[in-house]
Amino acid sequence: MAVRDPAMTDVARLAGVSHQTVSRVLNGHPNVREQTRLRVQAAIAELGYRPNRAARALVTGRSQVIGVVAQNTTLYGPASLLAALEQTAAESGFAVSVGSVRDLDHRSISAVVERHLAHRVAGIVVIAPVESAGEALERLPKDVPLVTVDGDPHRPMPLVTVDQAAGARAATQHLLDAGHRTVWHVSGPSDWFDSAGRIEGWREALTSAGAEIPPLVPADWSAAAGYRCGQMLARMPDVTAVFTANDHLALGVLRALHEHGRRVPDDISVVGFDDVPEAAYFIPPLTTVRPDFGAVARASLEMLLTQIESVSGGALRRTIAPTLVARRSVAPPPRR
Amino acid sequence: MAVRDPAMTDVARLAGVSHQTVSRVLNGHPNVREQTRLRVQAAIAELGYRPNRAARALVTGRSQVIGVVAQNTTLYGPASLLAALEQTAAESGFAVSVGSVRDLDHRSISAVVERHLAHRVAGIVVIAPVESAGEALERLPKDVPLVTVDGDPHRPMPLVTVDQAAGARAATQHLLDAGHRTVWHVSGPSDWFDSAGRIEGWREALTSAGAEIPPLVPADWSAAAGYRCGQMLARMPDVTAVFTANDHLALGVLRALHEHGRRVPDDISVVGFDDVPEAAYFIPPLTTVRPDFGAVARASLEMLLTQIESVSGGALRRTIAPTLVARRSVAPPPRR
DNA sequence: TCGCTGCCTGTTAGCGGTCACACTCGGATT
DNA sequence: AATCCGAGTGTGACCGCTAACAGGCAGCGA
Repeated sequence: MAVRDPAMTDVARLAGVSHQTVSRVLNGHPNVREQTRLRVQAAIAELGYRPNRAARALVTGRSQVIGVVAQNTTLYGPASLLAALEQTAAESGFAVSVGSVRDLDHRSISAVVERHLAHRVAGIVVIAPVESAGEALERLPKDVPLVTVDGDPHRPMPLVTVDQAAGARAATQHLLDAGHRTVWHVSGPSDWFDSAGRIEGWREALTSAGAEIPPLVPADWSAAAGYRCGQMLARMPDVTAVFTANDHLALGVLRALHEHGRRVPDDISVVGFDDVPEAAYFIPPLTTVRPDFGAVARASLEMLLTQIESVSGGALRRTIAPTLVARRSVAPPPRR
Repeated sequence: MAVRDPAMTDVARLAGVSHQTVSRVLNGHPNVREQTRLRVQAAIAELGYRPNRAARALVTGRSQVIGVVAQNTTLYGPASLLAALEQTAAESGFAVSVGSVRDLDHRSISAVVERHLAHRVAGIVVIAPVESAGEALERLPKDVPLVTVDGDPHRPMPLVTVDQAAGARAATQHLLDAGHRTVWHVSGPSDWFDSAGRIEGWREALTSAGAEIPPLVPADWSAAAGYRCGQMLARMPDVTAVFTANDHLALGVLRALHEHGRRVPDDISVVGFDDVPEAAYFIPPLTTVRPDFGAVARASLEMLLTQIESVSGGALRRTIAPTLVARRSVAPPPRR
């Protein structure tokens, strides 16, 4: 308890070298004699020496930590992204510090960013899927490496994003291909870029197929909202295909349809988005669109690291294409 | 870019005081004249000064960071816990650094713990729900504040845990109260303490009710496993009540029963565990047991902070009682 | 008048690393 | 033989902060 952990000088003394040589060994500096290196390593092992990252951070001005700003890390998407980010960062020797935020407004975001900056993080990843985050981000200090994920496509910031429109197009097209006249869309909250992108893709697919564009059914991300919308859709006999902005919405829709005696996929086909692990066990198994969170995490980190290493340069934008996962919730429309 | 951020001495110079006085103001030291305090605060604001946590960590030997060791932060339970932990920590001025680990074996755990120790974290929270983590934990350095969550109840370590047995008892009793002769149990993986606790509670409830104890149906946490077990249960005409170790398993069971034409709750009642947000929108809405992740997080942090502040003392164990959430998946058994 | 006590403030010495530089020394070059 | 070179190592000065101690200066009792 009372004994402080060993420092570099302790290792140096034991190995009979200077602290600087220990530092060189630790950092893989080339000009160290093999024999010396071994002596130092032995001393390190013997003392159980562990370099103090705080000291290192102090002198270099940057710690080997990446700060993340996220909103609701309980949702499947953000949670997966966070996990992937942590995994990827660890592989490059970085730790990840999360800062959750209740609302993505200017005050909350900059408070968390401030906290990260106080720790002298090497870079910051902001998962900023809504409108209100945008303005906050522009006022942030410009001299810290920063990448936004799922942020505003129209803002000139380094951005990694899932190609929402492409996913939505694929989902819609899949339904059209099955023979449906048109496809209804239950969308996510209007201030999310994800929602906007999916709406856009859905419209595009319908337009280019020359299909009629039904009115949008707005919702949030919850199963509850899906249920409410589903109750409405169930009453409309001409609805044969529904694309929901995520799987939870689809779950709510499925139950509403079930309660109204409308069979899926015989009477109505449903496609979701996200491919949550349980989607394959919905009733019926849900056809959905799977974003590649691992790829998003890798791209984000890559962009961040290039910013960290060189002052400028690197791509400003990376888009990750999602894939359609076909299951049993889609079938041709019923014959009249 | 080239200008380094302002340090304490810069603030001191601008305010016409010594850096030590700035430090006193920052740390709320009492003996500072009001007028001086204001001058310093003005200087801080003017320069946009931000204290360097790394420097502070270096001199105090501890950073205001709490390290978390977790396994699969994509699952609903761990994700919720992590989010709650982060929230609670932030309120006490601590940042949270996550270290995910693929397997909870000795090597993986101590690697992550080492990483945290290198950062001189103030304390560590280990979410260690499986057997294999136990031995790893005992070999860890004893001088760092550490709390385990959902860990081994039989090991003498500071532990916060959900009262799995109580939850399982409540679920089972609820089914018995509805009139069922006995209750079947689809359990989680056998090396998880959560599983063990739930099995125990289930057995207790049956025993004290004098009910027959059916064979255990072992599974993992996935909907897929639930589906497989459900297919089996669906073929057994005398099964009228099933308690699954989590909601995802229940989802799989529900689908299997549905496919076999067995109605829930008319033919078979089902109860889950976790109360995932979508549980209310399963077909039918799922009766389940809700653990209070917020309470777990608060208890963990409280225990950790007492360890951090005083060398010894504080409770070694805190148990959080879950609550039963009744929905529509439970009904009396069908008449013969 | 002289201490003695609190308040308020400044001075100095680290914390444990990295960086820039200086030094030694054997071998190759001139 | 004198010079240069580069590989290997050591020295000292910081990085930005806190802790410990050392004053200065008012008020107060002796």
